[in-house]
Amino acid sequence: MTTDISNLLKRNQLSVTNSRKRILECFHKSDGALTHAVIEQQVGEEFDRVTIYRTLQTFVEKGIIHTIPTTDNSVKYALCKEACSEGHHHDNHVHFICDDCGTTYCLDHVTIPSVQLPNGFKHKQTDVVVSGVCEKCDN
Amino acid sequence: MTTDISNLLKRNQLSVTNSRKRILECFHKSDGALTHAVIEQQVGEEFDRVTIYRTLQTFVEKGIIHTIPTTDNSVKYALCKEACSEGHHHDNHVHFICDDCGTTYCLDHVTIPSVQLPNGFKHKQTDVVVSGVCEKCDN
DNA sequence: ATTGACCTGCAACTTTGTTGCAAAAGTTAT
DNA sequence: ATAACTTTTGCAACAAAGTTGCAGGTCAAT
Repeated sequence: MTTDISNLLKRNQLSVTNSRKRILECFHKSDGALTHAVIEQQVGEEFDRVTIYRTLQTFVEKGIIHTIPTTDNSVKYALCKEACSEGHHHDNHVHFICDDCGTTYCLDHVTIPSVQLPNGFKHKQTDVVVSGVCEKCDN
Repeated sequence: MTTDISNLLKRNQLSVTNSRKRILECFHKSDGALTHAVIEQQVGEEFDRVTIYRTLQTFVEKGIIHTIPTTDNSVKYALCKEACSEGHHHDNHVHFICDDCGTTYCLDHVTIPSVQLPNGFKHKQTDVVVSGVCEKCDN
């Protein structure tokens, strides 16, 4: 478990530090995506606000986590799959945000549909964010 | 033209004020979506920062404009189509952001594809944001 | 024109994110 | 294990983004 996390860091040429291990743990424990604020709340006493910002930035650059576009424009982060390499994200999955509990899921097995663009527009990436009610809140 | 704008405001039970008219003009003049910062830049000397924030909020509530999710999580706003009523947005169109010039387009004629959600997940809304190169920047 | 409701600007504040630098930790080679 | 080197952290200070309360001004309806 702890070695998994250490290996992930080493694989990305990052030194293994307490804050990085701790923040990665948060992601592994959580079902879904996390905001800076939530992480700060969970590890807040241990580490400085600035450290969390910088750690998240580093993780995004290295392809360990990715950001998720949201309609309310808060910044959410989630773990990338193995395939993501430095500087090249290809998290081609649909994101789902529950209107009830606010959890953001990465739906890895739902494929991104292709959209037909007007003439002259060249496609590079498609982000799909679905909102609704998740399995846990559905009664 | 000016009467169009006034009517739009009246139809939404909003009093017709200079700042509201001016901000709506900005949207009509522009091809695409606008950020708070861009609007402030265009009308900045005339109106207070706070007024712009509150005007945009009001417009979103009334269904005159809508927010657009972006991968860099900056807040962008664009005009809604006639169909949007108070508190109920249904801007079911694809958004396109040009990586080159940064312009955000509402592609009204591109239909939102339907996605197959896992069991237990209930769909309410789908947001699709495509990035790439737009017709103007494509050489 | 007067009244009442609504809108605006100002000031102060909170929240969010960034930068520079010195101290502390991690890493590598001996 | 230790020394030397590199990287990361915490602090402080700052910058940017967004919010709130209130007094004064504007708008709409009579």
